[in-house]
Amino acid sequence: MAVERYNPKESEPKWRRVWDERKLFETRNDDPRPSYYVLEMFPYPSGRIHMGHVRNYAMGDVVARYKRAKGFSVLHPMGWDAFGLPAENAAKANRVHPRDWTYANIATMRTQLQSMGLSLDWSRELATCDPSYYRHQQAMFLDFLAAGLVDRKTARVNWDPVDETVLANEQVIDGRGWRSGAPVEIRELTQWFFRITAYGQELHDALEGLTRWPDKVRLMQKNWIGRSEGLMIRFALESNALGQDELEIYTTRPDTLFGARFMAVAPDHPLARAAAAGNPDLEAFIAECKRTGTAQEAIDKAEKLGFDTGLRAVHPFDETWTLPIYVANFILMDYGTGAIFGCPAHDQRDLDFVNRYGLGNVAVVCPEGVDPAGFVITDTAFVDEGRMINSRFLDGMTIPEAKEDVALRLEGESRGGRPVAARKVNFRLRDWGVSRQRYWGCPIPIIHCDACGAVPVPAADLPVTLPDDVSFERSGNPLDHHPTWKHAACPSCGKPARRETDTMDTFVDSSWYFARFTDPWRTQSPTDRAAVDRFLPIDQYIGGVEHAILHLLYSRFFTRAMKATGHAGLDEPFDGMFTQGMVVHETYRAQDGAWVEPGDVRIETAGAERRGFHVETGAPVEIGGIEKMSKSKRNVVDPDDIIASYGADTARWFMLSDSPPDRDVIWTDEGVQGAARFVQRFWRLIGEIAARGRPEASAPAEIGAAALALRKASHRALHAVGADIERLAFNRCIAHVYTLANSIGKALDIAAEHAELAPDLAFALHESAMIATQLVAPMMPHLAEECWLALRAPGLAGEAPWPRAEPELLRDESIVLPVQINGRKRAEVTVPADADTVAVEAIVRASDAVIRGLETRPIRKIIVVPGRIVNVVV
RNA sequence: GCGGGCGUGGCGGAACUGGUAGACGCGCUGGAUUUAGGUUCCAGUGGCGAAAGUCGUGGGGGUUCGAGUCCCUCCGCCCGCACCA
Repeated sequence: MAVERYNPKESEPKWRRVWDERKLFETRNDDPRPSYYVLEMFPYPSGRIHMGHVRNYAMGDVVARYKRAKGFSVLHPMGWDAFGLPAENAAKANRVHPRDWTYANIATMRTQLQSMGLSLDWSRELATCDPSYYRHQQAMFLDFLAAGLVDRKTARVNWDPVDETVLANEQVIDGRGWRSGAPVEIRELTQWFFRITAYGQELHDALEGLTRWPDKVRLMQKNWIGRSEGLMIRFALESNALGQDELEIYTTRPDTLFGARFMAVAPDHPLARAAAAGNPDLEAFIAECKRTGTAQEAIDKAEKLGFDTGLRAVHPFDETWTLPIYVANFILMDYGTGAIFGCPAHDQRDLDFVNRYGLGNVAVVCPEGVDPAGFVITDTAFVDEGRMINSRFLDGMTIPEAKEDVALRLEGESRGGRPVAARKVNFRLRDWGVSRQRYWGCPIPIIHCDACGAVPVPAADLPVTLPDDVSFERSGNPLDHHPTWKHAACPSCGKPARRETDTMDTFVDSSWYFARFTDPWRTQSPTDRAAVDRFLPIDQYIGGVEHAILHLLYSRFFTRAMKATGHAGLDEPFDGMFTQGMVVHETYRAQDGAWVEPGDVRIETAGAERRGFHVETGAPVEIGGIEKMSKSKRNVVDPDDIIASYGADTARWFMLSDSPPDRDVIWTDEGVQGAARFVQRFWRLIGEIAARGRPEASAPAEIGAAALALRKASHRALHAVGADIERLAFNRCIAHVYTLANSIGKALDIAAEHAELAPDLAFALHESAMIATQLVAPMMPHLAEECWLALRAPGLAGEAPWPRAEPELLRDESIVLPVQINGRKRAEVTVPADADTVAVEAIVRASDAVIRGLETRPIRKIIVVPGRIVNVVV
C-alpha cells in the first residue's frame, strides 16, 4: 500500500513547536528524579554554525534524549562563549559595535541550532558577555584574590606588536601571533595571574581518577603539568667576585654528579647579568641569545652555544674539583632555577655542548652487562637504566639508589646555616596569566591607587561594566583610550585613581559557565550551592580535542578555586569527557589551481573511477585530498543548506552514522543521500504497519516462527542500541537500527503474502514499529514524533519512557556453533543453548561433517567454548 | 628528539575481556517496477577457483587448541609536546 513521502519541511517545525509549547526540555531544579547533566562545549558566536557544531550537538542530544527516556532529570543547556577578539576585529573592519556584532551572531546561530531540533533547555541560555554573567565572574575574581589564588606579578609574556595585546601561549604558533602573523615579542609586563600552580600536584594526581576521560587527554594534561622530582643543589662559587658566593641549580639526575663537566646558566639569569656588567663580549652574546626566534625552526636549528664567564663552581663532593660556569642559550630562565650542572655522558644537550667546546665527558652510568672499561660515550648520550661507575662511593648502585644516596648526603651537609641541597618537586605548568589588553572581555574589578596600591572594587559596586562608547580607530586597548572610564576614586582612600583597563582572558569565562547553568537566574551569587551540588559534576561533557589541555585544565583549576571560596563543593567538574572527531570533506581544484566549492562540483562515476566537473562551465575539476572543512580550501558544507534540502533529522543521522564519534567523519553527498533515503524508508515501513491499525496490547499466546523472529530482532536491537548509546558508539546504534529495519522489511514481505494477517504477526509488526520509532528518536526526533503519531501511540515520542527489552527474547533455544578442526572452520552444529560441554562434545563427535573433516584421524582433544565455538584437535 | 594512537574489501567501518573476520552503510554489477528518475524493490559484491577448496586484517617472527585482538621486530600514516635539566 502506498504511503506518502515524509516531508521534513512540514514536520520538523511542527514538532519543535509542540515541544516548545509543552516545555518538554525545561529542567526543574526541584525535580525529585536523579539528575543527569549532559553538556557540549558552548559555541563562540562567530556568525554561523558549521558541521562540527552539528556533529557535536547531535551527539550530546542523543545522550540527553536517551537519558531523559531512561527516567533522569536531564540538564542540557546552551549558551554563548561571547567575549573575544574577533568581535573587536569585526568592529574595526565594519564599524559595528562588538556587542551588536556578537548579539546579531547569537541570534542567527540560535535560530540555526533550534532548527536542529535539539532537546535544549533554552530557559537557561546565557552569554558570557552579559553583565548578568560577568558580574559574578568579577565577584569570584575578588574572592579568589582574597583567598590568595590571584597574583599580580611581573612576568615575561608574549606580546603581539600588531594586535597590541598579550597573547596566551596557545595563541602563538611558530613564534607568530595566530591572527596578525607578526613575530611575537617577549615583554616583561605586570599582569594578573591565577595561581594554578598552587594546584599543580593535585591537578596531576587527580587525573588518575578521571576514568571516564580519554586516556589521550589525561596524558596530554599530565605532560602539560610536567611534574618532575629532583634536587635543588647549591654550588659554592670559587671566588666571591660578583657579590655572589653560590649558584643554585635544579636537577632530576643528582646521581650523575660525578659526571659533571660544566655549569650553565640562562642568558637572563642574575649571575649572567652580573658577569656581563663588565664584559661587553658577554653582553653581546646575551643579546644574541635573545635574538634567536622562538619559532620551532629556529629552535631546531639553533646550535648549543655558550660563553665562558670565567667563574668556577666547586663540586659539592670535592672541594678541589671546580667546574667552569657558562652562559648558555639552551638554558631556560623560567624552569627550575635557570641554572644547571652539565653531565654530557647522560644528557644529549649537554653532550652536544661539550663536543662543541671540547670539554669532554665521563660516563657514570653503565648499562648492565657491558664492561665499564670499554664503555665510551661519543655522540649519543646514554639515558637508560644501568649501574653507577666512575662515581666513588656511588659505584655499583642503581640510578634510584644513587639518587637517594646523593640526596641524603647533601641534605645532611650545610653551608651558611642551610642544607646544601633540598628535594624539590618541579612543574612545567606556569601560573595562568589572565590579563588581556582588549575591550571585549570581562573587566578586571580592580582600581589602582598611588597610595593604596591595587584595591578591589567593593562588592556593592559590581559589576564593573564595559563602557558602550568606545572607539576602535586607534590601535591598542580601547578601554585605555576611553576619556573617562578608567578614572575612578580609590575605594580605600577616596583619592583619584585608575581603573584596571585590562580584561580577563576569555578562557576564564568558559571555566565556570557549566556551574552557572545550574541556576542561571540567581542574582545574588555566582552559584547556588544546592543547584551546583545537585547537577555537578557533569555526567557527560562533549567537545573537540583542541581543548584537551587549556579549557579542560583551566576548568579543573577553577572548580577547585570555587570550592576554596565556597562557590562549589567539588574538585572535578567533568565526570565523563568525550572528544569528538572533526568533519572533513574532499577538496576540489579548478585547472588554474583555485579551490572550488563542493556545491559547484558535479561528480561522475564510471566504475571505480570518479571525475569532477564544474557545474556551470563543465570544466574538469581535480579531486583533491580529504581535509578539515575550512573557508580557505572552500570545502565547507553549510548546515543550513543541508537542513533546508534534507531536514535536520537527515543531517543528524548522517553525522552520527558512518564513523566512530571520536574519529573524523567524511562528509559526502552519497552519505547524506543514503541517510535521506533511510528516513523515507523508515517512514514507509512504519506507515505500512500503522495502516494496519493497532493490534491487541499484549502478545498472543501462539507465536509463529516469523513473528518470533521479528520480536527477537526488535528486542535485540533495543538492547543493543541502549548499550551502545551508553558507550557513545552512535555509529553502532545506527547499524542496529538498519538491521532492525531490514527485519521489519522481511516481516512485511511475509505479511504481504497473506490476505488475512495472523494476530501474532500483527502484534510483532506493531511492536517492532514502536520499538524502532523509539530507537530512532534520540537521533531523529522529528521523524520519531511523526511515526509515533501515525502509530497512534499516547503522548509524545520525546517524553516516552525507554522500553525494556524482554530477556527471554534475547535468548535462543538452540544455537549454531562453528566447529573448527585444528583451528580451521570445518562444520557447524546446532545445539540447545543450555547444552553443557559434555553434551556439545557428543553432538560434535556425532556430526557427519566433523567425521568427514577428520579423515579418519583420531581426535586428541575437543575444546568447547560454551556458546561460542568448538575446536577439535587431531 | 620525546610521548601517544592507528594500519581490516573499491570506501566509511563492525568484530565486548583471544573464539565463525568483513555486521551495517556507501559505491559498484545484474534484474524488475516506473512516462521518467537523483524513486522503489530483488539478487550479487574480499582475492583466486567451475567447484570442493584455498589465501586473506601493513611486512616478518613468536605465544596458543585457536591471533585482527597478546608479545618481539620492521615499515607507513596521524596527533600532542618540544632545548623543562
